[in-house]
Amino acid sequence: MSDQAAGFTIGKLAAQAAVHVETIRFYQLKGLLQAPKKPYGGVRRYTKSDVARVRFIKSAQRIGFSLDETAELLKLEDGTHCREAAELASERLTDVRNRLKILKRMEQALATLVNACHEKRGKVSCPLIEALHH
Amino acid sequence: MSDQAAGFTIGKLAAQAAVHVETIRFYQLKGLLQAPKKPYGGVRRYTKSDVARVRFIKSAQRIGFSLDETAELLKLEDGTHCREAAELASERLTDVRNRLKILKRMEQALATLVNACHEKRGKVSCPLIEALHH
DNA sequence: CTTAACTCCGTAGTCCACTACGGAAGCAAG
DNA sequence: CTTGCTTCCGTAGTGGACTACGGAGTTAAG
Repeated sequence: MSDQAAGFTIGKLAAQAAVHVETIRFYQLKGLLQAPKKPYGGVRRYTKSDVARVRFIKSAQRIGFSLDETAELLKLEDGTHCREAAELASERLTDVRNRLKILKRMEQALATLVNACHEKRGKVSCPLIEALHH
Repeated sequence: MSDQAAGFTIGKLAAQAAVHVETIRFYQLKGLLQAPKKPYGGVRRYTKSDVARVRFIKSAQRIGFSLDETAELLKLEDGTHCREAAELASERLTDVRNRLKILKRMEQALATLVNACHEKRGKVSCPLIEALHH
């Protein structure tokens, strides 16, 4: 009661991580987040590391990992033994590198097109639209 | 019957565009594609420009546009709205670049971990979450 | 102490981009 | 003409990731 201000309620946690309360509960349901135990007739309290975890999930999700894949990533965070961690990590690494490749291609394509659109002088039709027509 | 070979049936259209028949119908339902009118007691016929349109949709999707966004893009299909099209594309580009940033940090963190595991043994934990605190 | 806001928990609904299903009608090859 | 693939059309289901809802208990502010 003294050295550790009560912590976040689920609502505060959600706000800190910029998600909705339901999302937190959904992650708990899916096993991506541990629900702290509830004091008898009280309310659960969360910590800053829960905030970090939820933010991480959101980041992973934004870059295209499914929640299941994100769960795999989180296993690494939850202190595994070296051998299994290395295995898991290099699987994830391969995965990440594949995604990087795809994303880089998308970036290239988009950048080229946006550029062409700005460069175009007196051209009749839009290079972006042209390109999508192949 | 003379100057224009009958055109594609829905199945041929789908094959030409490398999608399933149901996808064509789904696009029609969503208003991304017009269904040609059906002759009395006959079957719809599609043209090469329908093929082009479906391919356009697929291309747009591959570089990160949702169907809704693609619908927007299709409104600019005549190529005379280059500025708008370029704007839509640069929104996608920004998005893709943000994802790249996160993914690169993740790659770093994972590579570091894999490396660390080859050197020592025992418990390792991955600073993955930390890595994303950018 | 009251009251508004928040928590808890479970079930149900939503959105996206399809995918599956089923029965009737059409068409093409042998 | 028959057989069998296609088309047509609508409704329903899928999977992933939420989002909404409702009723009861809890907590914080005035």
